[in-house]
This record gives sequence, structure tokens and C-alpha cells, in this order.
Amino acid sequence: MAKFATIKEYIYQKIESGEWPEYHPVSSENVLAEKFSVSRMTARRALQELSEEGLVTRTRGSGTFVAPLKSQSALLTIRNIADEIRLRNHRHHAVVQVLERVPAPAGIATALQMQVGSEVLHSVITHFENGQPVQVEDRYVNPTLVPEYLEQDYTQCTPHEYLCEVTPLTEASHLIEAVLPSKQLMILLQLDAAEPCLQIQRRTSGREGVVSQATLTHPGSRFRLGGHMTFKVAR
Amino acid sequence: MAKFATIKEYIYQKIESGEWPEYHPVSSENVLAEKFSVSRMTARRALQELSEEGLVTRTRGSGTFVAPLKSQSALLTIRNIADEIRLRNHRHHAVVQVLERVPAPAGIATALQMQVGSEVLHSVITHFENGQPVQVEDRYVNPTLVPEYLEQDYTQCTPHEYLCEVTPLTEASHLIEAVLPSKQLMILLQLDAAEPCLQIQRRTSGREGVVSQATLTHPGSRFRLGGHMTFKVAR
DNA sequence: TTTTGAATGTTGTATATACATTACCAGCGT
DNA sequence: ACGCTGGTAATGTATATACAACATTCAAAA
Repeated sequence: MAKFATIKEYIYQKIESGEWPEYHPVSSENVLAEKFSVSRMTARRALQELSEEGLVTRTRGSGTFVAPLKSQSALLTIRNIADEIRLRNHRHHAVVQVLERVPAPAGIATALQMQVGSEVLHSVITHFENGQPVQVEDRYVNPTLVPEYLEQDYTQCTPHEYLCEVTPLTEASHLIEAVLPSKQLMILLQLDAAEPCLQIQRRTSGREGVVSQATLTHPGSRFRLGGHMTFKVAR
Repeated sequence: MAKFATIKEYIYQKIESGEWPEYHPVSSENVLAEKFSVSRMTARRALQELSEEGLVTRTRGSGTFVAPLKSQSALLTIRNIADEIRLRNHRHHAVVQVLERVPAPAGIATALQMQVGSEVLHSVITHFENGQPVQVEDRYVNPTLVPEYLEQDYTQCTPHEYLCEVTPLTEASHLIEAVLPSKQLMILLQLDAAEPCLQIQRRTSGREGVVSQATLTHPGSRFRLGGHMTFKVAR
């Protein structure tokens, strides 16, 4: 690992563990350079990149400090839940609840642009972050585009990852809403009482048509969706 | 202007004007250093930052090339609520509940990157679709950037529209979550029972800093957030 | 007491240099 | 035609140094 990267890891760990709370001063470039026996420019790079990633804020003349609002910098890009969890240095695991071939239910067939009643592939998977369920992924897949969807092991690789490999995705559309979970969802999410849930419906398409339709349900108390966009000029 | 910034401008202009199309090679670090009479490390920084901004791609051993830029910012466009309602051919009207100058509450000051306790402008507005409340907009504005914010008539023009006119916005970040509404919100939204609400926190920034922080609360039963994005294929 | 100003520490920019790692290509031999 | 090899050029990492710009602190001066 590159030297600047080890320094980044060091600081990242301090922040992640809570040892350095919000606004806590981060060692200065010179101190870090001394501590890790590197030049100031190398220590500087570590702080610089952490700053670009939004973990620390820097002010000339004053110093470097742990940034407020922890880790809400996840772009609202198509990222799968597993990556997001691993990015937070948390453990992820998945439990496959359903993996079957079924006649397409009412709305699904139209969403997938298929004939009503034709067969589609269906999976229900619960995703856990540090042992706690944070997402139920209820997904329907077009079997003509992804015939071997049911033969995969989704404890090792998320459906999204598999779909990305098999068919190049070009578009996605989302519908986000706040709902109360059904009894079924409450069980899967291990919720004692009904609490607001963030429900994302995502439809992904490739060049050959609609590939998949997923309904992702998150308990409101355990999940926030962060997004960032820049209005670029020109281009 | 810093030297590395001049080089960035130079390359930016080449790309924007079309003189350097997609995949066109960009002058190497050494060539740029020679051309602008700077050290290689300075030329390097220009290319580095352009790469981080996604305008060029760099490959070790090969070189730097103009990135195959397609839809950079066609991310999730959260439209103005009034436009959205009118787009559906529905009636929109707004009721201004609060319009005041107050000391910045705890989290707001830091969100606006201002000193705690300094004064900020505050508005609370309810938006109606066909006579039914669909959004409570609770907004704090930086008074140094938008001094006349309180003098506008927000039944005619939404705060978002006014802010866009007054200050060119460059960035926005969002945080979306599902929550239960407070009593206050329930009254404003005319909700009989507590139901899940979609809450969007939006922070918009211009070139001079954070302009405004808004909390938009929608009743889950009356609102869904739609988004569409196309993403570029890796090459 | 208030203001001024100097000292110090921190980040920002810039330079010159060294070596590592990789992509690409020309030239070689088979 | 094919594969191998080495050279060249490009980016990636790291170092040591210098100075600029800014924030904070504290002591001296008004």
C-alpha cells in the first residue's frame, strides 16, 4: 500500500471509531509527516484526499478538522447496497428468502414490457449491515435477457452485481416513497412496530429492453439516502 | 490565478470548444510543463484535477485523453414543486406560514457554514395541489448572500425560483429519509393520523458558499419522488 | 482598556529531482 | 507470420525545499 494511503487509513480509522468526533482537530501535515516518517507533501496528500472525500475540512492558517455529518456523501448513483455498506467498513451479508420462476404478477409484466402471465424470475433477498437488516430487495427479472438469473449464489454476489456483469445497463429510473411496511416486510426487517420505511422502486434497462424491476425497502430509522449533484456549466 | 489553474483553463477551453473531441490525446505532463514554463508537478496537478472532475481520463504508461463525456449531470433532478404540480395540469397555491429573521438554530448554522447564533432568514411555506397540502417547505437562507429574501411574495413565486434568479447555484446535496411527522407538521399537512412522510433535506450552494438549507416534507400517501438517470458504460 | 503588531503554526502553491510502474512500439529472431 | 525483448515515454509515488497566505495568540503600545 502506498504511504499516503496508510496515513489515510490511519485517520479514517480514528474517525470511524469515534476516537476523533466531529470538529476534532486532525494532526497537522508536519506532525503526520514526522509520525509516519514521510515528507510533508506525502502527509499533505493524505489530508487533501480525505478533504475531497468530505471526511475532514481544512482551513489555511487554522488546521484540519473532522468534518460534520458523517458519511452522507454517497452519490445517488446506481450503487448496490453491499458496496455502500463495505464503504462504511461495516459487515454485509445477505439471506436469500425466495428464488423462483413465477407467472408475472399484474404490474410487473407491464413494467418489464412483457406479456401478462408470461413467466418471470423472482428473488427476495434481505441485506444485513453488521447483522441488522437494512434492506429487503424484491426483484423481478426478464428471463429472456438473463436466463441464468436463478442459478447464481446471491450470498456471494448481489443481484445487481450479477446483472451488471451479464448485461450492460444503460438506464435506470427510480420512484421513491415513504410507506408503512406490510407484515411480511416487518418480519423480514425484524421490526417490532410499524415504522416509516423508505421504498425505492428501481427499473433498470439495457440496450435490449427492461432487464429488471426491484423494490428496495429500508427501515426509516436505519437508512438515509444521500445524493449530491453539481450543476456544471457549459460542456 | 494560480499556475495550475491557468493550465486547467487552457485544457478546459480546448475541450469545450470542441477542438479536442472525445478520446483526443491531451498534452503530456512534460509537454505542458515545458509549454507553460512550470515544473512537471504543477502541470501534473492540473491534469490530476481535471481527471477527478471527470473531464479527462488518465492511464499510466499511455497518456491522458479527453473523457467520453455524455450525460454528466442528468442525475436526479428534483424539480420545483410548483412546476411539478402545474406539469400535471393541477392547481398550485402556497400559504406562507412563517417569514422571519432568527438566530440560527444548532444544526442550521453549521449547514450554512455560518457562526452559531448569527442571524439567518427563515421561511415556512405550505404548498397545495388542488387544495390539498402536499409539501411543507421549511427553509433557512444565508442573509449575506440573499439579503432581500424576506421581502418577496412567495405566493407568486417559490423560494427556489427566487434563489435561482438571485444567485447562480452550482451544487445541491440531498438527504432523503422516511420519517413520522411532528405534530406541527401534521397540522400543516392536515393529517388526521400520523403517516409516513418523505423528508428531503436539500442544501444548495453557489460559488460564494452555501445559500440555503431546506427541509421538504411530503405525506407519503400523496407524493412520490421520481427520478431518471442514464449512465455511461465503462470502456 | 483597547488597539496594534509581531511571532508562530498551519495550509496553499510551486519547484527540482528520483525512481517505480505501465503501455506502446519498433526491431529482432524464429 | 508470430512471438519475444528492450527502449521510450507516460503516469504514479515520494522527497526536500522554499515561499506565500492566513489564523491565532499574546505582548507591547496607545
